[in-house]
Amino acid sequence: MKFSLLHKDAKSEARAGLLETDHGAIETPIFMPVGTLGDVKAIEHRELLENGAQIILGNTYHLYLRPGTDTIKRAGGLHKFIGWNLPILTDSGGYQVFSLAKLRKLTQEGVQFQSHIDGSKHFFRPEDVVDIQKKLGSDICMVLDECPPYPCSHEYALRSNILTMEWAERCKTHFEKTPPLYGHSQSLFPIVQGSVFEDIRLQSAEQLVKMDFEGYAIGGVSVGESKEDVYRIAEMNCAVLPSAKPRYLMGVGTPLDILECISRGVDMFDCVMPTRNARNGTLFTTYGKITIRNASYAEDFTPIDENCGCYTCTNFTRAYVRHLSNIQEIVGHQLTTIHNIYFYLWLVKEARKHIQSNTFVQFKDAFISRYESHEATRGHDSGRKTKVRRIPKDYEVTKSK
RNA sequence: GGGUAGUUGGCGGAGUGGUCAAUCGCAACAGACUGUAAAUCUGUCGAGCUUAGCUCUACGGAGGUUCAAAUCCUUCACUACCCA
Repeated sequence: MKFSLLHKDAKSEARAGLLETDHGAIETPIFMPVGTLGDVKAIEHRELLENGAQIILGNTYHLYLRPGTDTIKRAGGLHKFIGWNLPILTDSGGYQVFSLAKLRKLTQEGVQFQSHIDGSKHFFRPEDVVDIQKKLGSDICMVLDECPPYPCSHEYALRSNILTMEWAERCKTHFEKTPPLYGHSQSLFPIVQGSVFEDIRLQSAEQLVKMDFEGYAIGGVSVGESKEDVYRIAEMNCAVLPSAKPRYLMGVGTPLDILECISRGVDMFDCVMPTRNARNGTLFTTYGKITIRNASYAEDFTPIDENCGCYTCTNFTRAYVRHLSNIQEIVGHQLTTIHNIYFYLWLVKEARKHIQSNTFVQFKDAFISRYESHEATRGHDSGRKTKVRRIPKDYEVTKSK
């Protein structure tokens, strides 16, 4: 893998780069559609290509369970198995440590998952996660990490980060002594953690930089903290990550989040939002998000976004898309997903263009202003609500008497 | 013509004397969704108001019994099936 920093924006930390892998180059900043199980839901590979996708995600935990690592290995790797010839990044299952918290047990050695499918138990050591990703043949592999919940105590975040650092080291050691299986090279990214705590975040990033990876991910965000926290974390972490290496902010986000974080120096994003929301009837437009199922679109014979060049907007009306969405027609999911994916990829492409011409900040401000004014008009909450959860017992500070 | 069963909120369909403005499903309406246990989930869903409460109108129509009726009685209308 080779990363070239092509241009740094004059008025922000935004960067335009080129990430070259054996499966092709990726123009950064980039949005990576999430294809957890080996497909981006409700959209075909050819449609992804038509809409400008350059890399997709897969998930180690999910693919390990189904169809199984060995099946994919016998198929000749994940690219061959799913028929996707462009780059693939696989997440490690670290997020599932968070999202399947009720079904897992953490130890220093690794994490035990109880399958959400059949309840069977599986143990992942950091080394196992590397082995699985070698068998998958991912262009970019992720280390196993613990994504701590929000909120969590400083003490918990600190302990958690120590574990994540240790696991990153183990992953790297194992990764380096395991040759790739399919003739193409693979890279490994570690994940910065530390919850919302600046000291831990910085320590985490610095420690990983010392280990020297080909790229770095910022994790543990978009788990319920405020968007201000997300931006702050992106900013403080990017400041200490090497500028010559790609930076990947995991799980982010809304169109605004992506622009804000690009301006803080992030190169890569992934999020289920465009695909999941499409299936659930929320569509992104240059003037805010719309809920296509709403009655107000029943006889709206205009495109979802008149500024959009996607297949859906070029050929169909809001009224028709609403109808398809309302009757839960498969092609409805397909059309909404095409639109949202196109929109996200269009957004990062525009961002890149403006970075290269040093007009990114103007572009961002104009985009946000238009996007937010509409949302305000519609009474939508454009901002992210802070979900305050009860801290689970094991995440609380243990008071020593 | 005779018999039997039925008629409940937009629809389907519970409910057989008070805890019923009425379970539930669908439809409808609105909201949520951020490294996907999600084509999912949540809320509203008779009307009005000074909206954690109150008032009014409601279970085919009319009348009756009762302190109290969607629930019991009479009658009318309609629907389905069976017999002639």
